[in-house]
This record gives sequence, structure tokens and C-alpha cells, in this order.
Amino acid sequence: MNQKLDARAERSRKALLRAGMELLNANPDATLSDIANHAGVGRATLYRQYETREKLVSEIAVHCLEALDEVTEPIEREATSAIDAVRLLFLLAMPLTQELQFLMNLDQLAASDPTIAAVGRKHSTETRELVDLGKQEGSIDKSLPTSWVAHLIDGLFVVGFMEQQEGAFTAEEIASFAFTSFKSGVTPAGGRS
Amino acid sequence: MNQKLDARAERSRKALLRAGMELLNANPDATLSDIANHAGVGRATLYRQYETREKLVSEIAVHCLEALDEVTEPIEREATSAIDAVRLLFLLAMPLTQELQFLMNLDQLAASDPTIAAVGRKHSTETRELVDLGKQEGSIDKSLPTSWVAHLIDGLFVVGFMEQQEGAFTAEEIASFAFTSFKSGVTPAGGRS
DNA sequence: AATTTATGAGACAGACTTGTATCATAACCC
DNA sequence: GGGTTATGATACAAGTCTGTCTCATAAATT
Repeated sequence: MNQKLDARAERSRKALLRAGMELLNANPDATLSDIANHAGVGRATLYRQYETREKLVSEIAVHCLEALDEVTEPIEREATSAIDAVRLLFLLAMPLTQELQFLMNLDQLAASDPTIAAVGRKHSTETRELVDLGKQEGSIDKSLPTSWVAHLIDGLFVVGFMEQQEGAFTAEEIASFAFTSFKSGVTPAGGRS
Repeated sequence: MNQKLDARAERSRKALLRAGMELLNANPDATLSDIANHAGVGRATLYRQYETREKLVSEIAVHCLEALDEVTEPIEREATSAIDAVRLLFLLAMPLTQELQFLMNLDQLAASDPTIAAVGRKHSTETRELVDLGKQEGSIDKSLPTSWVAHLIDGLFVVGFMEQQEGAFTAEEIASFAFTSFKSGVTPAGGRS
């Protein structure tokens, strides 16, 4: 899409993007020196590829959004219902730990950026529409506010991050836990209260 | 507990604690000047009451833990079962939004502090014991890993924070949503899949 | 009311971070 | 292989934050 880049420049950009995502997730105060080091390039190169700190953060965000869109693209086609769409969402997006975590912390990193706020609102709207659809289908309890259920979906990704950090389960397994918890909570299957 | 403090000093300390908690929650990069301003005291006073930035963060953390312990103290006495303890936990602790949020972000603010890591492990252990008890009682699905359910409890507080920020519901209502989601997920009561 | 004590305002040094610029070197493109 | 282009290292200016110190003032203690 961009005019053919020098192979070195391309490598640098990718390494910086990854390093930035990882380091800023672990520590939002990470220095540009830290990021350059972690990416294995000089600090000057970082500035050549990304004019300012804000630009870097912004381009990382774009990369995360693209990765997320790409991975969730099949949902619309394949989901058989709203609740099935949620299942697929967990299954397909849970592996993108770093990307999702970055997007969720974006407001802390770039509180003032209007573009980022807009993206957040769009995501929020889409999720709420999905939840409302689930309510119409009868698969989601109408006595739970739509905003709560939407936040619950986001929150289950956060729970997924926490669980993945312990490393005992694959992303796929964790997606399954998330969907089970979403749909039926922690009550044993077929159980009464 | 501390030797009788001058009334002004007491006021300053309390104001700084609140301001620090609120500002650092909203923006972990908040400056000590910001905090002093928000507390309505001079920056020099902040340094007189809390020797360094780390000390301030650490004392805020202690305050948050004390507040949490105080509020959850009745649970042991009043809970009729493990799952009921979870219900009470949501009900009693959900109002402490600021305090809980601060404790959850502590690792980002003080990644290196060993005391804080120890507190985190203790909390983690206690929660897991509660979950295991719930499994024995039959109220928690044994096919869900204990670590997942423990993280789910923490995560539901995060969902609670998100929901409280929209301001449409009281902490009590949100605690009820959290418990419903925890126990039964989003499936309508009495519903089949 | 007199004395003790905390405060606010301000100046100050040191450390760190961001962003810019330069230059010799090494990697890439053709 | 030869010319082009990105790179690493380094130095630099400007800005910010932390932490210390001083002094006149206001508030609390007795």
C-alpha cells in the first residue's frame, strides 16, 4: 500500500511497532529509548520512522485495529446468531492479547486524541447493537442493561489477558472459558441455584 | 495510631491521599504538582507529608487496603456459603471504586515494590481458596479452572468500574449485575441454551 | 494572648526525556 | 560492483519532574 520501502526500513518499522506494543502494554511510561532498544534499533531510527511519540502510539493503534478487523472479519458471515457471534468473537480475538490490551489502554496513552475517542465510541456502539440483537433473540437476559453486558464482553477479554499471563492455557481454551462464563456464569451445567 | 498530628497536617494528609488516588487512577503519569493542586495544598507540603513519590503511592495503597479490609470484614461472619460470600463481596466492595481501581493498577505504578507484590499474592490466594470452597459446595463448575474463576471475580469489578463511570446505576445495582453474571451469565433465568 | 508548628510561594540543582542534527558506516537496490 | 539510502552513535537544546531549601505568614496548640 505504501510506496515500496527499503527492506531495512520495513524491518525497523515492524520491530518498532511490536516493541512499542509490548513495552507500552507492560509499562505505559516506557521511554522511546527503551522501545528502540527492545526493538534492537537505534533511537534515531525510531525518530526517522515515527516523527513523534504520539505518531508512534497512533500507528501502533492503527496496526492493532487492522489486526483485529482482519481476524474478526469472518464473524458476520459465519455466526448463526448473536450469541454465536460472541462465541466467535472470543475464539478469534482472544489470541490477539497484545493488540487488544493496547487498544483497551489507549485512553490512558492518548487521552486527548479525538480520533481515538471516535474509534472507542464506534466499538462501543457495535457491541451494544450485538447485545440488543441477543436480547431480541432471547439468548440474553433483558433484565441486564445493555451497557452492562457490553462491558462484560470487554471485561472477559481482560480476564483472558490475566489468565494468559499465567500461561497454563491456550488462547482457544481461554476463549471457551470466557464464552461459558458469559453465557452461563460459573454455575455447573444443568445445576439449580 | 500515629502520634497526635497537628490538625492542619491531618487535613493535608487526607486531602493528598484522596487527590493522589483519584488523579493517579485517571492518569498514572500525574505529576506531584497536579496532585498537590488537586488537593488544594502547596507542593512543598506534599513533600513534607510524604518524603517521595514512592512513599505517597505506597501510603495510598495501604489506605486502600485498609478501606477494603474494613468493608469486607463482615463477610466471614455473615456469608452462608462460598457463593454467598462472592455476592457479599460484590455488594460491599463495589462502592469502593477508587480504592479497588487503585489497587488493581498498583503493579503498573510500583512494579518493583516487593511489599506490593506480596499483597497481590495474598489476595490471589484468598480468592482461589474461596473458589475452591465453592467448587466443593457444588455452586461453582469444577470444569472451570480455579484461576479463571478467581480472575473472573476481579474482572467483574473492572466491569463494574466501567459501568459506574457511565453513572446510570448505583453501586448496589451494579453489584447485583455482577453477581448475576458471575452465577448465571447472561442467559435469561430458567432459559435453555 | 503567646508560642509553637505547618503552610505556601518561590528559587534551585540534578536527572531524565523529547526531538533535532551530523557523520561515518553498513546494508540494500539495480 | 557502484551508487543510493537507511542506520547507529553521538552530541545538543529545550522542557519537565523530582527533591531540597528558605522565609514570611497563617493556623493551631497551650
